[in-house]
Amino acid sequence: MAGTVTKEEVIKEFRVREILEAARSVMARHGMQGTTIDRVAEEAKIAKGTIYLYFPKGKDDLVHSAVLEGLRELVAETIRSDDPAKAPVERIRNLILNQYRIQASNQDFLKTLIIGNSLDIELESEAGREFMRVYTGFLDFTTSVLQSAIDARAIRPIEARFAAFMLSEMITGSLRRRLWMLTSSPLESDAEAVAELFLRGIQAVPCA
Amino acid sequence: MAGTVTKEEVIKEFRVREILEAARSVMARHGMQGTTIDRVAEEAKIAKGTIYLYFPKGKDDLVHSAVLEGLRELVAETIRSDDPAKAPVERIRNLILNQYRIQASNQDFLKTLIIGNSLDIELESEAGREFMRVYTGFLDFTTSVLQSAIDARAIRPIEARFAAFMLSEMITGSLRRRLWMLTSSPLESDAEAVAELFLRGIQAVPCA
DNA sequence: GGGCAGACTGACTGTACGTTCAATTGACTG
DNA sequence: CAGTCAATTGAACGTACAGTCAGTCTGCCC
Repeated sequence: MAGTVTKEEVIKEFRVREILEAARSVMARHGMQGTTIDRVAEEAKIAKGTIYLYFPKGKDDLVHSAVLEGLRELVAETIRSDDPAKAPVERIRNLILNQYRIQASNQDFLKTLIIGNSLDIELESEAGREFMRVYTGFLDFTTSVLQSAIDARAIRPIEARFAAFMLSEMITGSLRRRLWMLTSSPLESDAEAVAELFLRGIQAVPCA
Repeated sequence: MAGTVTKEEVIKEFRVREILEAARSVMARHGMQGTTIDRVAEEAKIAKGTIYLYFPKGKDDLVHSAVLEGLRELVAETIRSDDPAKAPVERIRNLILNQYRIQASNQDFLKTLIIGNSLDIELESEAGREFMRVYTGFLDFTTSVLQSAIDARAIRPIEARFAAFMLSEMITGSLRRRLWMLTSSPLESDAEAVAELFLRGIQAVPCA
């Protein structure tokens, strides 16, 4: 019977998927903090105890599994939509556009992950608005620096605020890379690399 | 007496700073999830009840205040280190390098914010490693696409893995911008803008 | 010294939530 | 139909924490 699947295994597999699905749904609706076993059980229309039959390791394992399964699906989808036959630059452009398409269709699931607010802040609260004020204050500054470079025709006429945001993301992103220990290069070379990538991205075309 | 500061106000101000400082310290050490009033009180060497004298609105207000104060300081530092007299592109480059300098010296505080794991995952755990495996699998794919473009001399010989990471951050970043409702532009134009910024950043220099 | 005011304390309370397990259900078997 | 057993249930338990408040300490004034 090696290699075959028993009826029990199929049912078990089904229940597991059902629970993971419910977990992601709750995550999208209530955020990570608000994701409780009770809510997941309610969403899946099963009793609390049943969840422990399929996830005996408990809540953390359940949540992690739910997120991992979602991520794996996104990665698989990205790889699936690649066409290696295309011209190199075109292939990269497609990779980017496909990412947007895929992520847009998984928005509910990704929302909590991307925003990832370990502070448990509602955007539409006084605290949320205060954070936004501080952050947009910072963006305002970067935007104005970029805008004056545009006015001086030192860089091409991009949308300054968009570029400011991207720059901010590139910097925090590269710091995140360090904190995740995905790089061992010195901080300075990261800084240089980001500066070069960004400046080339926005620079005036050197010749027509 | 308008405009003067009483002794009580000075003491109060001092206690508030002390508590916020302690809160940030605990945050850096235990993560957001692990930041409890008890721990903050212990760190500040005062009793639990005292915290409620200075933060009667409770824990959330305390944590938000601690983070906000840290952020405000970072923004102020960034603006302070700007030199508007510099040439435009040089000014932008300095802005970037200064960001790294500032953020590096506030690493402890920023760690929890940047990593911002609402999932409560230790990097050095089985769950953490599993996440990293999935994510690096994704990076591997993007890296290979970029590398073959480099091999074909379609783009300049950047470090492919670094660029892959940056691209991933730019995409999630621009999605974050949407989720924070900091833009109202359609998804497609965001995708195009990121593609253009990135591709220009990595493209072979059109002429020497 | 005696009494007052206000800062400070930490044991206690209430609650939310993860986890357990005795009881129940229901499908299958002989 | 009685018996068996695995799947399921949800009340109950334990714990971690946010928040409270009666009591203590300290400095100040009369």
